[in-house]
Amino acid sequence: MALKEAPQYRQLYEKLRQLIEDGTYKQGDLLPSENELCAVHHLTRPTVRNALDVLVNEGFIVRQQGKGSIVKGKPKGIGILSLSGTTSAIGQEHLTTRIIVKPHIRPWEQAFGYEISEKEKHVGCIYMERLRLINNAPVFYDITMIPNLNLPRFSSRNFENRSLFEILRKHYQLQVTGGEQKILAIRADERIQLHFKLNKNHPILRLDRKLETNRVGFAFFSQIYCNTEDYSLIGRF
Amino acid sequence: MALKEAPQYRQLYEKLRQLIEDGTYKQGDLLPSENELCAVHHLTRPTVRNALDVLVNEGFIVRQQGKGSIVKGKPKGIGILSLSGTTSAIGQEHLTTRIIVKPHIRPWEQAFGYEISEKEKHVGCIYMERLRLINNAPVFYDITMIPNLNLPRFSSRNFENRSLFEILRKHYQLQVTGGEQKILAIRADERIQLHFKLNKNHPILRLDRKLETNRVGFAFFSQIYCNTEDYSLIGRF
DNA sequence: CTTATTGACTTGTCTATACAAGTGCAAATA
DNA sequence: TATTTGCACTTGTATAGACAAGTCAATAAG
Repeated sequence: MALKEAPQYRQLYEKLRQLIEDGTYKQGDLLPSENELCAVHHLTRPTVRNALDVLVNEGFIVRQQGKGSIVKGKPKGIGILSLSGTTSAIGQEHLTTRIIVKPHIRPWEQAFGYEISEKEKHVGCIYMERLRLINNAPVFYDITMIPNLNLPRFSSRNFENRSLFEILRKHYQLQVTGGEQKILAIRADERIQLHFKLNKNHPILRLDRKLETNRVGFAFFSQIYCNTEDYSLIGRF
Repeated sequence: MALKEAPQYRQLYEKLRQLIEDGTYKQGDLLPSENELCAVHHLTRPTVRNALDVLVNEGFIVRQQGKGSIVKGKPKGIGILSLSGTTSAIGQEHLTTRIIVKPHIRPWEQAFGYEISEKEKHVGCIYMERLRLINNAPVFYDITMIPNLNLPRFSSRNFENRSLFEILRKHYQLQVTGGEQKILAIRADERIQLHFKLNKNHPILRLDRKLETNRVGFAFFSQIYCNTEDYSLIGRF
């Protein structure tokens, strides 16, 4: 399974995104104009625009006709709603992960309200539960269920410090391309109270997500409980 | 201020979206191929692809190389997270709106955590509160704050049955192009308890939104309280 | 009958080009 | 001096065409 080089617009997108996250381009700055980017990277404008389109969709920049591409400020909260996992969304430095239930294979019980195919049901799922802490305070509790399809040695990998998304990308060439989610406010049940050290009936935000990948028909599922008392979720639309 | 015709890719997008929402194209159906759409609408493929890109971004279709553009099923919950207002998100038939605080001009107090410019602060804001009911059950309570900039006769318009977004579009050529939102779970306070007829401390979902428009620098703000007991919010990313 | 191959059709990526339309500043004008 | 005009620069829209790569079914080969 050879690693194919990413398309050029994707490469440019990654570079620009990196420069924004670095702080090389700060809030309010203008990116180089499309024509400049063309010249520097030896691409044509449609290709450059394709890269910028992605940045717009993900909320990194806004474009203004006649002016340029303006870098938006980083949202202050947690960008978990947009894409990627929590690790890339809040910066790895403050985040620690505690495995509560180690990855293991079990039959499907449910997929948080999403439908799963017969084939998925047949092979079972890789199940894990993790607690995520920001500055040592528990903020997320997530349950992940991944169809056990062509993922050799998955259960034995180390998820402590590495992001699930990174492992999927590097070892299995799997990239999350999008997804769907339901969001509700619920009362903390006993298990959540315990993990979050909260009083009974504390309001908790729950996300039921289906995450789609670049492998056709391959999606996985997660349910995330969030304590939004100190950190609120942020998303763009 | 002449109304300019929408660009062609936008027109095609509207047509296709309409056909999907009509049910002409159902879940799992393939849209006509890009080349067919080119021929029928007398456009070139980049233009057609531009229209399809928007449909993909909004979650109406997925594209599969070698196969075609596949219509996705309508999410069952409430598509309030993506774009547009609640009216278009859940269908007007079941939704009724009750004005709690009629639109009036008042000074800014805050903008739900978002920053506002000096000019916006100077002109004041149009403020309103509305309760929204689905099948006669209160589900949303929203507070809207709009900068009082070039919106003649706005306060005297009728918001009972028409969507705010529709009024902004038709009378002021204002279109919401995107935005940012924070999401938290909170306890219902007294006012919300009253409107939603809930017990004390019932968990409630709150959205603090900044909505950006096609008029450069013009954004408005809303805070939405949701009872997610019977309806959960749905979003794509 | 089963398996491999071909080929038509699909979307994905990319080049090259053209003109429209908004922005902002400098130069010309009143 | 104050205002308008013009120009250079930006992004927005659109055309035309090329090749890569995935899908699927009909066809050929075993």
